[in-house]
Amino acid sequence: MTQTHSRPMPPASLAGDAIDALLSAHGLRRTSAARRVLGWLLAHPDTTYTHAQLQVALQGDDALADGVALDRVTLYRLIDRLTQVGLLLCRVDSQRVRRYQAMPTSVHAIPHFECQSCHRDSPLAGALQANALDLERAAQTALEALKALGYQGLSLDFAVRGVCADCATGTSSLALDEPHP
Amino acid sequence: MTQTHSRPMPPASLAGDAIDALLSAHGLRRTSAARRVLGWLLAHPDTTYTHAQLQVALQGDDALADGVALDRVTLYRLIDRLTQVGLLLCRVDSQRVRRYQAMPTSVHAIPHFECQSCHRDSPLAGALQANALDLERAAQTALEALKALGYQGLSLDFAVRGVCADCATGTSSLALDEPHP
DNA sequence: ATTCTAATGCAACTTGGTTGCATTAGATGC
DNA sequence: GCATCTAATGCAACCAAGTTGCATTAGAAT
Repeated sequence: MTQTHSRPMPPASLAGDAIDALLSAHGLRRTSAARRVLGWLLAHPDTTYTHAQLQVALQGDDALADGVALDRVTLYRLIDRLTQVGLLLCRVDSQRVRRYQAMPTSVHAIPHFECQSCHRDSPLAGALQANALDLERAAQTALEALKALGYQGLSLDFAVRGVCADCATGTSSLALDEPHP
Repeated sequence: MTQTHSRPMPPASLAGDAIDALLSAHGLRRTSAARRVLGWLLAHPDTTYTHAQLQVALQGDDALADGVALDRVTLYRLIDRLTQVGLLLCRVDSQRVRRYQAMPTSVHAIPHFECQSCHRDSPLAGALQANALDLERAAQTALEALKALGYQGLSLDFAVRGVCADCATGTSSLALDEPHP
């Protein structure tokens, strides 16, 4: 099976061989678990997964697996390895759980806002988005400098924190009854 | 006691009255716990505290307290309230624990690098620092826009993630023996 | 084919944070 | 100033995310 699917299945991205190559190029063994995880994340480059999410995602992904879920701890350790080696990107979300994704090839900061009251994490929209391009341009130089110093797999993150308008109107001197979940 | 101390004690920052004012202006009761916490954080504006750190810090701060530590859960809830109301700034560090500080009056992004291998979190130095100023300038506009929309207590965070030079040299195809803590 | 060690799986554990509930102490109205 | 009303506190039990130790399995190197 290669592309016969119709549902949410991005263009399989990389053949098994390519994945194997990546793994051993980074000094990791090509175990079925590693292939499954890296394969999945490379095939879904625009989604970030928590441990739990990744585990259920892989469980359903019977293409490679025999349907068996991989052990929780194994997944933790595998992801750790992949991240340490620069194949995955990890960020801690405002709910303080780690979110992983395949290390993006193009560095691309998606500026976002984290509300300290309702804990929602929303991308900065419209005009701000445009502004973000300036930001990114400015950052590009910094990144080049870091790369020159030997840093690897760099990725930008630009966050604004505070209290969102919704929460703010409900809070100042008024009671904070509905911290919309 | 006001300034007779000589040790690490920043210029007491705000009188008790001011703290009380802040509290009730934000719809919170002026309890001794709230005074202690907010007072401490306002007096140490450049330090971020974890829950645990704050708890021990307050324990030693007998100026206001009768020497008794406040309850763990109470502290959690108090800090939550202060944060929701915009008096505190919270960020989740790369070790995924929450760090709190008094909401800074001037918005000031300190760009930092988080290594995915050794989990060190270091400020971007030298030339990069300069570059960061550009970033901040660019961001300023975005912030104004947000403020206009009713957002409150805004703060910037600019992070670069990846694998630091130290870790990178030890990793690629070589074993990753010393993930220096 | 043998060997050597990275990777796996399971169980027990730790940490940072949360929930429920009874009690205390600020605020508010009289 | 006293009653009242509810925000805030404290305690105990709980929970989820992540970790450690250890015996076992399966890639890689010879």
